[in-house]
Amino acid sequence: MKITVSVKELCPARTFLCGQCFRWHEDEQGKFSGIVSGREITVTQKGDMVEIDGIPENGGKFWREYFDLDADYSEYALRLSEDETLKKACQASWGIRILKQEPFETLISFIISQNNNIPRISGIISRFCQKFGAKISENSYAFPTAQRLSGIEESDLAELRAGFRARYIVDAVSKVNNGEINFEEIDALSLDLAREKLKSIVGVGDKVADCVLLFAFHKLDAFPKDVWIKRIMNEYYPNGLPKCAEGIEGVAQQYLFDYFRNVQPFEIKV
DNA sequence: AGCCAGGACAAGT
DNA sequence: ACTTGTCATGGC
Repeated sequence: MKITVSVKELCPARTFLCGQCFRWHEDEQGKFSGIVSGREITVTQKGDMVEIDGIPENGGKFWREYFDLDADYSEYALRLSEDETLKKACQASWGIRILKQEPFETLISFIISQNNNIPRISGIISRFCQKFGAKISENSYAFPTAQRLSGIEESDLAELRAGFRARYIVDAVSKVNNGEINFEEIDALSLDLAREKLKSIVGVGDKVADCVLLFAFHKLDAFPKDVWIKRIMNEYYPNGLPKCAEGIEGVAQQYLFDYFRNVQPFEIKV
């Protein structure tokens, strides 16, 4: 089954290449394919429309939620446009959507992301899935479940070349498996309590926790502060985000991140 | 060769 | 509460 939306609503490049996910890849024809919940999905731009394919029959609801298709981003943009810099970012970076990804995958992925660059993050995750994930098809593996990983040790992760992050992965897996980390419970917590809970995992600090809260639990008031956002904040918002961003700091963050990193990187004085 | 990459953490002020 | 060195790996 297919879902078709306008490219203004869902820009594949902006959505998949803005650093919120690491398992979507673009081929030579500009077709994106990703593996989500053990299923291969393709997203293809055709003119000014975008076609999402690979969705199971009657599975529309889950996928509309994954792609956040029922949210009105023009409403977000309108609110944020009260601020001049955010207005520029929104106008330039239309078509971004915040995906609602699986918590465990997001947690492990952003643990791997720390002090790392996007190509290498993708490589480590790819090797991780290949080694531990269920095989879906030729060269295609699901992200492994925590249960599947139970009992792994640091030495099992050596070939991933994840470096010092290997022991963080081991700790995250064990805390998920023994119930110290319970995703349903975290989902129900307030932003601050959920963040503290996630930070009980070794190697998870504010930034990684906020990424998980934004990209997996869709808590739009989470505001991950990476090196780029810190530069932007110092330059434009030394006293914090403007009031119009209240409650949707995470959306503002994505627009700013994409705008300053991919559209207008030179407006930042490093 | 040295610096940086969507950081975390401990140790030192 | 803020600053600094360290952590493992790879690309430039």
